Formats: sequence, structure tokens, C-alpha cells
Amino acid sequence: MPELPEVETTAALVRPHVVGRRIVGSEVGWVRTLGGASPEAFDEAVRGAVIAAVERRAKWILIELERRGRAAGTILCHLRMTGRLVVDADAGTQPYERVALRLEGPGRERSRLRFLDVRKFGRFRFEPDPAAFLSNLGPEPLGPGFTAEWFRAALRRRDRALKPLLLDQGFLAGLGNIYVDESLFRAGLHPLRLASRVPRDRADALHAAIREVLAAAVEREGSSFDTFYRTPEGQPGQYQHLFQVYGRDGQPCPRCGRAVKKLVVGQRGTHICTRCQPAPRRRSR
DNA sequence: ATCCTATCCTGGCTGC
DNA sequence: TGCAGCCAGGATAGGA
Repeated sequence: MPELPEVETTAALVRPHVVGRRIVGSEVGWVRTLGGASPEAFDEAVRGAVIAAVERRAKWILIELERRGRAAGTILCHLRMTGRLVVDADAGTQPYERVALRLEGPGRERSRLRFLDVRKFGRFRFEPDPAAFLSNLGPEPLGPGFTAEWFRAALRRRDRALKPLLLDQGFLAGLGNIYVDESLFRAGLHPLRLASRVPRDRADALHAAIREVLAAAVEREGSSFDTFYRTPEGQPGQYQHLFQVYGRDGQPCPRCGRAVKKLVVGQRGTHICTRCQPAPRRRSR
């Protein structure tokens, strides 16, 4: 589902179509997408503002607004499982459209930024103080704060299984189910291993694996393996061709040939090679 | 502090 | 073939 690479790709491809444009109106197809605001309050918060920038933090897309050259809040968009952003003509409604912004360019040309979301878990909300809203997130795995030293120390003081820890956005921001499974496989670590007991060299291997997997996936515009994730241009990502374990249960492990196994860890489908990722001792389930 | 469960949603798949 | 029921899954809330 949309994780860091898919969100990064979405932000990058939407950015050139919306930055510098003014929001001249909004339409709401599903109120809960706004995260608590009424359509009227949302419209009042965004109408007349100019989109100054489109950024990404964790799995959030930040649409930064300005009025008279001054920061005027941010629209925070979370794709969750099935959310998409597209920009097209200022007319009609797309299937599964939950919120739309009507835009006007410098030459008065019109367009529309639409948030589409089949399962309605996604969010498209206005926040006057985005920094406060995002303050509980862990470091960016591709950013300068995510060093091998930091990661080693952070793992050492957590008494928790690796997989749920890596999925915790307050620990590290941006990983989801797919890239956690891929990273753990590449580091040869079982998802139920306790973070505090991961040896130093394995911690470094995991640190490197996370960065390599995410960087390679960003380069390929994310992963598409069902009908949901597409780039804003409508193209599928390409990283799914490089999956080594995710969604490959029953198929041979690319490293040793044993069949990849699917288990459930923390209510999440989890894919491992039982030979390359040996189970921790004295830990059941 | 960590774990577990429920909740939110719908399309697509499974099994009878 | 038809259809009910189950499943996926990011984040969060509440209880143990």
C-alpha cells in the first residue's frame, strides 16, 4: 500500500501541476476524509490561498498554503491504503472522489486536484499548525537523522519485536508492511526478533537494507501489485518486480531456494524465508 | 512500555 | 453460477 516511496512519488508528480496555483473552491464527497472539519470550515480555510509547495513527511503529503506571501496553513493528505491524487480538468467528478480543490493558474487557467479513495480511510485535512500535528513522528529513513549509530542505539533500548517496531511511525517514519518485510529479509532478521537483542552487525545490515530498499523503490516510483496504487499520471510503479519475499509465499527464496512462508505478525501478513531469517530462540507465536 | 483488539471501508477473492 | 463471508491494511483508541 502507499508507503514512503509511493507517497514520495505522488508528491513529486503532483507538485509541478499545482504549485503557484490558487484554490478558488473545494468540493467534498465524503465528509470524514476532512478529519473532523465541516466542508464549510474546510472551504473557508483553503479558498483564496495559493499553493506554495508540496512536500512529504512520513506518509503525509504536505500541501503548503500561502496568503499574500505568508504561510497560511497546510493541507495534510494521507493516502492510507487506496488514496490517490490526480490533477485534471476542472469539470465533472471522478469515481471515488472524496475531496477536490478547484485551482486557477497565473493565466487564469483552471484545473482540479482530486483526492480519490476507494476505501475512505485516507485523509485530506487542513491544519493551521502542521508542525504540531506531525510532531510525534520518528526520523525520515532517507534523511540525515537516520544514521547507523542512531539506529543501533534506538534498537537497543526497545523491548519490542522488530516488525511492529519498524511499522511504528513514531519510531521511524515512512515504512509500511511491504518495505518492512523486504528490509528484514535483506538483513536476514526474523520479524519477531526483539529489537534490543539484535547484534550490532545485524542492526547495521538492517539500517542499510532499509535505506537501499526505500531508495530503490523511490527510483522505480513505488510498487503496484493490485488495482490500487498508481502514480498521479496513472502509471504503475515498478518496484514490485524486485520483491524478494512480499506476496511471494510458496515461491522459492531468491537467496536459498526454500519456499517463502507467510505468517501473521501483529495482525499483519508477513513474508519470510525461514532459513535466511531464523526464528528467535524462546519466543513463541 | 508493550501488547492486543476493535474500528474504519470496499472490492475482490474463497468456498460452498 | 451465485452469493455470503472473509480478507487486506495504516493509524488510532481503549483496555489489559
